[in-house]
Amino acid sequence: MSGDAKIIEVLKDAGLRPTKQRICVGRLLFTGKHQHVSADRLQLQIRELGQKMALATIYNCLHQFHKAGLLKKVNAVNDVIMFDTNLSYHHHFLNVDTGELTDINKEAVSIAGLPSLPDGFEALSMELTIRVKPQI
Amino acid sequence: MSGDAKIIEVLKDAGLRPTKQRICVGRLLFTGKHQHVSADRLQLQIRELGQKMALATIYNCLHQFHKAGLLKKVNAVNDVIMFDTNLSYHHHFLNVDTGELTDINKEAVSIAGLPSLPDGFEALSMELTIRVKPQI
DNA sequence: GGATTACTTTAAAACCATTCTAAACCGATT
DNA sequence: AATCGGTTTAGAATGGTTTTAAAGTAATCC
Repeated sequence: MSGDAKIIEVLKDAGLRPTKQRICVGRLLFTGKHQHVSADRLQLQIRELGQKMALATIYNCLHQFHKAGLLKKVNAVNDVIMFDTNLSYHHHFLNVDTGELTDINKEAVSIAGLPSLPDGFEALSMELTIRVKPQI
Repeated sequence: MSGDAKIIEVLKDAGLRPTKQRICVGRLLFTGKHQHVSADRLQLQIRELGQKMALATIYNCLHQFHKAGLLKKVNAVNDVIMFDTNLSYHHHFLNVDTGELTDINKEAVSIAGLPSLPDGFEALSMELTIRVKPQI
């Protein structure tokens, strides 16, 4: 109940009513430390806090946050929709065993010589995924 | 029924029995022209040929071909598993409206300065996806 | 403040791509 | 022809996500 004022502000600015549920999710997401979340995982975190929330609500929330530009949608991984609190342009390692994503430091990779787009198309975003797995 | 000999050869070499179904799918896939297919789309193509095949069979086929190294699995798009007949390292445009993938000429992009992997991990593959949409 | 209105949450059902199951079906080999 | 292993298949099951319709909550207006 402490730093909620900031989250309420963010929600209002995004044109979203600061409901109990959206504040709860916001509190979990906007901690300052970037993370990659699925609806499922988020529900677990909420349960661990002793609260409960319908999965549908969590999906609603995530989609609304995304639409409001508070979250980025990442390529689905293992049939699961993932959202990223890191809004800036960056790339990912994908652990194929667990589906876990890890940010790649933007400076660590440089992509040069962008190809010309198909006629009549515009680019929305671009993402490099490096699939990795634990060494045996 | 003409160039089936070649496909039968490919299947045998991959350790797969050249069944009617696998030959049929092979004929559609290994035309020389690279393509991106989903099970669903493949079933449509088969129907257009006046034949029919259980979806489960098509999935089996695609997974077996993948395991045998005849197909590449591409990042799922719109919750649909996509396979790519282009086995070489390359990147994709993704039409977010339709889910359609288009190969990016390998020479058109250069990725430099690969980031160091997390400790204890090895890289399997890497793919750049450029999300595009038709201009209004 | 109380009533009204619009938006939200929810449980449960529906959805849909994919996988599983278990029975029927080859196809090669004796 | 009989057999044996892999294969196909329809239909059921699965699992993540979305929809539905009813109950709940927040904002607005008087």
